[in-house]
Amino acid sequence: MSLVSRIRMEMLRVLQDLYGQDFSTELTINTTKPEFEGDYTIVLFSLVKQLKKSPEQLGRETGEQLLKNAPDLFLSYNVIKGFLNLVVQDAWWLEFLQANYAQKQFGIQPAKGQKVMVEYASPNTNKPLHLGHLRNIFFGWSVAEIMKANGYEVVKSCIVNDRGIHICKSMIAWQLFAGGATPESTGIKGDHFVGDYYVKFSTEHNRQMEELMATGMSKELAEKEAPIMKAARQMLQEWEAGNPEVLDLWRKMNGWVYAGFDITYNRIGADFAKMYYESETYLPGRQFVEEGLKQGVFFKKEDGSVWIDLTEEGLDEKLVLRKDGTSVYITQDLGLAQQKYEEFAYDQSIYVIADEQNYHMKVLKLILQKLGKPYAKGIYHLSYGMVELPSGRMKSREGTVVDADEIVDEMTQIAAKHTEDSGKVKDFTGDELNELYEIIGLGALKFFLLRVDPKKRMVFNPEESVDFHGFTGPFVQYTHARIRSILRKVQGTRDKLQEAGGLLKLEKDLIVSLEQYPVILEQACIEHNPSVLAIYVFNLAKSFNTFYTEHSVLSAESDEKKTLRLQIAEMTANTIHSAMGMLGIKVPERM
RNA sequence: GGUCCCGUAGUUCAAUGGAUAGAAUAGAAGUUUCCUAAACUUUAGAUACAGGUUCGAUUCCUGUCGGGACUACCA
Repeated sequence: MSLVSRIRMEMLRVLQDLYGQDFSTELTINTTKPEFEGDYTIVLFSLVKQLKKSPEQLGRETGEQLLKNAPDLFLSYNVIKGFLNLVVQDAWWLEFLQANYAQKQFGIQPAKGQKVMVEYASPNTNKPLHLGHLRNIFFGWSVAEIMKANGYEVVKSCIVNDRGIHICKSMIAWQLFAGGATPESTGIKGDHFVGDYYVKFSTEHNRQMEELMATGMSKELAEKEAPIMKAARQMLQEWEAGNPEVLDLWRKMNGWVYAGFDITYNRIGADFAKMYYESETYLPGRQFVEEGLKQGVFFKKEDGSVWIDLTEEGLDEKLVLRKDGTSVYITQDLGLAQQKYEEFAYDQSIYVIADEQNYHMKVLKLILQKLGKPYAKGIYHLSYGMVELPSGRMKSREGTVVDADEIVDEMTQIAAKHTEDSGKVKDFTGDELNELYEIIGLGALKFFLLRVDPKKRMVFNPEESVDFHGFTGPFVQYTHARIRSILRKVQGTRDKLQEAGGLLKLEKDLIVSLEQYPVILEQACIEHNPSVLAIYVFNLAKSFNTFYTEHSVLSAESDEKKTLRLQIAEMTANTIHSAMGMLGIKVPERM
């Protein structure tokens, strides 16, 4: 049990003992602000009204009783205004440290018996991944790991948007302009290769539109009438009709893209237990239309299109089937939700999708509820804010999209430069150096994207790029490397601590932080929020650095102090390793 | 027009309705015979505006101003 839970329990017991009342819902317990004496603080204001006592009196009475009930835990208390500050016994902290400093699994929860599906990444196959995908991928992956650590069984999945007019655009452009070139023949990574033809399509399309508009045609019409656009639409029809040549080309080009994606996924550490392809899932959703019509959840308009009326829920009418009988995006998603459930019988199905689709996902869940699907309640849209540039949204048309592979390369190069400048790992082999650069560069990027509240939009400034100082991944990695360096120098054991004397402030600060890790990990899970962990691990590293400058570990004042500090150091390193692991960030032994 | 989200130091981000609004970075000034200076210490700097709710509001409510997303028979 965590210390806060213990304090809560003790306080509830005291309130029951003294006043015979139950306050389980309205007890606020915080860590004590550094300017006051104490480790944890109980906020008394909310109790004052019901108990009809002054905050001071209430504080004194409960404080006394807490000391009486749990003398092993509490050393002293003080009351300031409505705040009851509690000081925990040094002996309690030491016991905690003894029990956990070498525990690699500290904070990891046993299995809950609940299955969660986490869908993330979900790219299109017409262009390479960009910075927005990276936020999605790092975020989704991290949430999945955090849930695992909290005892959920997690299945990571991905829906690949591998069909549609946008795919046909790159196909047409390749036919027209490539002259048979391939990723192999050009040495270009497959996803970038295909993306280049998607761009070529746009360029040619624009050129043709301008020609047509010069003859007096309206923009809207020119857009549709441009020959290359007609060709793309024609190709989509042939694809749907199953034209073997078109399908061959489609498979070939998608294959190039997947090969490219795999390289990137592998490099950044993304993994999926289950891939879904829209080309395989876009049809089954239509069964829902029949079902919905029969149940009276959907209705048919005169032109044959099918709709659902969500005006009672404050939304609009939403189309679920076109008049020509083809399905739309939402219809496909209905089918996929069903398919996932049949396959994995999930308790929760989490969709990591940007907040521009809040409306869409609300509609999806509502429709499934109205259709009476048992799995509807488990559907959860894990919405996150888009990554923007200082100038606003990334726009492929203006060439301001930050490419994923490029930014990872850039980070790695900066890491290499810093490492060379520091001159600390001159004995590393070439392979070891490259691995280290990847660890640091990716660490910086992942930490940068994960340290902010995922729900909020974030700004990425490519000019300033990602810093390697301060509130960053490398800062935390560096702290870990320094600790490991100390631990390497110690032979023999750092086990039983007999008598450590009083804890110094900086020693205690660290133990207090370490004790909170399981609570933080649980909070990150409940909130689906990795930034909680990033902030925590940064503060932990900062505390250690302050401690490190002030007190020596290896040349401590006494053997007892040395043992104590080695234990603190080891547990700090373990916790950094674990927390950074949840963020998908490796921590080096040396840097 | 309708629905929803967001306005905090120069900049990028924190703050379950709680104590004197925290960090990082950029700025200023320092720290290296001693476990890795990618570090540490000191310093200056912010809640868009106006009301309301209450012991207490960055947080909740209303309005104003400013930014953004969605509201496609695109996916």
